[in-house]
Amino acid sequence: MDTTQELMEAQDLPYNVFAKACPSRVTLEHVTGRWGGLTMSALYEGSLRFNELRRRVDGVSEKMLSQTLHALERDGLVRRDAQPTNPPRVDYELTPLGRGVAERLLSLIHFVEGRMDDVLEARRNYDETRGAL
Amino acid sequence: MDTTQELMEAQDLPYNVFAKACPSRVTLEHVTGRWGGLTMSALYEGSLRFNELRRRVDGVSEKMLSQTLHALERDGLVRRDAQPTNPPRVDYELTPLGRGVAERLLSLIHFVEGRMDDVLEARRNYDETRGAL
DNA sequence: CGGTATCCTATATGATACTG
DNA sequence: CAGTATCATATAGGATACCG
Repeated sequence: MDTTQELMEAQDLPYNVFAKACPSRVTLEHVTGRWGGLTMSALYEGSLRFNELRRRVDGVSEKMLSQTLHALERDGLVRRDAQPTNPPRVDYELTPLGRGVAERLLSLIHFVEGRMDDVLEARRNYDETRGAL
Repeated sequence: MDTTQELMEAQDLPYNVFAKACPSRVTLEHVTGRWGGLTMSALYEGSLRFNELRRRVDGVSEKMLSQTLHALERDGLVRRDAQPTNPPRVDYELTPLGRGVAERLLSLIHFVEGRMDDVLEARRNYDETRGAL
């Protein structure tokens, strides 16, 4: 984990996700979108074929997985390796850049998974308090 | 940043975001949604009032900010502090749990902002290659 | 100021069928 | 297997008006 200092410091970079028109916002949406984050996380452990990925990311449709992979590939986060065999074999793997993103996504995901009991308790508390009003 | 070992290890927790029905997926969507991540990141530096937040998160509508804050409050990630003054003053701040999430979100955001030049180059390369076909 | 309610539209997503 | 194409729908999101 980065230090608080690193997290707080303005970076003086040309990109600022808080600005509506900043291209970083689009990429952030690709990696944090409904399927983007899960897809990249699934690929963290190694390359996977299209249908392996589909089974791993429970609930994703062919269409959405295809769309998600295209966006990630275009952003240079995922590499597509198609073998011209029959039947075809296509492997997807993270690029070095993609691994950097995936590490941070996994850190977030594991943190959330590990705190779900607290989250669910907060929800019960919230609903209860509201329902009583 | 966590170690690779921590990132890869199965956690043997009851929550697994890869499972379609896991409640962790909903919370992950709250914190990685279009406005959830930016909202929590904005609050990392300190509490903000509703309209301060709205200006900080460029492009968010009143409706979506309100909706986002309710979801985050319900999950126990944000605390709402309303003073019964006139005019009203409402401050939003991260809970300790929310800070844990925000730190990891900021790590991801800063990483993406810092690599946007690589991403944009990858896109140009991708579009060029495809356009030539 | 800090919202909520309503209406309307855009986009995301899903289901199904089809192809190399 | 690894997708694409098409159609239908759900949901996200925005604009506006209004309220305590």
